[in-house]
Amino acid sequence: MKRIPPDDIDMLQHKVLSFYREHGRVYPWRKTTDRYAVMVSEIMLQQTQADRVVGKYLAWMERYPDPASLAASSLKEVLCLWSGLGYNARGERLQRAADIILRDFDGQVPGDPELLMTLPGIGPYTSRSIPVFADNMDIAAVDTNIRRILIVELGLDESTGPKQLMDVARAVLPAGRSREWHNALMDYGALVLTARRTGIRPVTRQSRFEGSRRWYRSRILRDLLEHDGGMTTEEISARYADCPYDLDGLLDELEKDRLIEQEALPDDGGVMVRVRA
DNA sequence: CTCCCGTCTT
DNA sequence: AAGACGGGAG
Repeated sequence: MKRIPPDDIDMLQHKVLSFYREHGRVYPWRKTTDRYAVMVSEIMLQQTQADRVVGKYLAWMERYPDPASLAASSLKEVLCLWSGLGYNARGERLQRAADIILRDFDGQVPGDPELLMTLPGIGPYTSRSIPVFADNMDIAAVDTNIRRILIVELGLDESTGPKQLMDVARAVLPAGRSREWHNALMDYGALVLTARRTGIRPVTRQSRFEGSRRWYRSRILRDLLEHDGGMTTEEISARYADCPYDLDGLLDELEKDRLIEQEALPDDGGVMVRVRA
């Protein structure tokens, strides 16, 4: 791995932490050390601008203050509260995670990244960011912001892989200040070294939304959330006659994502589609 | 148009 | 390794 000169580390730490003291953003999830609350915020923040999460997060924590209340809820209500955040499967996975936490972890969100990784919706980044922000654990978590900062400030190649980035991130982490450091990096990346300003492209990108598959998916799901009894595939087909994609295949995908269920009606009455019970 | 405190599936 | 996945702000 590439060696980082100690002076460069000092410089970076000072620059980022100074900026944070001066211009750091204030968010509700930064005021708590409750692991469940941090988990909720981290899942919501995946691929989602922080400012757009605030209201949803507050409403969510009001309705689901702990894993037990979340696990006991209907999926429909979960998705209604999630609506507007995007990537609806995240909401379903979060509820499924709450279920597992209740069953296997005595209702307490685990603090070990290895255990967190086993929960649905929690991957390499989030499994580390939760202990970082909730427990101030001295480990590195690399998201798109932090990746960009390391590349720009330390002169790394843009093709640097996730493993090497982790090594570098660990090398520049100020011991004992993990939470502050990661918050500072987030803000420095979001407010100073933006993607636009640096020209560093994120690892993952997405295609145009309007008229896309996921655009129709989201509209269908929203319709189903409004129709308590569900809708038949007939009704859906009629409503989305303009959809260029195969609606049945689209519904199958929604079902695979555990968001909806399809039931064949008796006497060849078609297929009823509804939000999964 | 790009991108956002990524994860899951194939 | 590549593609799918929401929705809105900049």
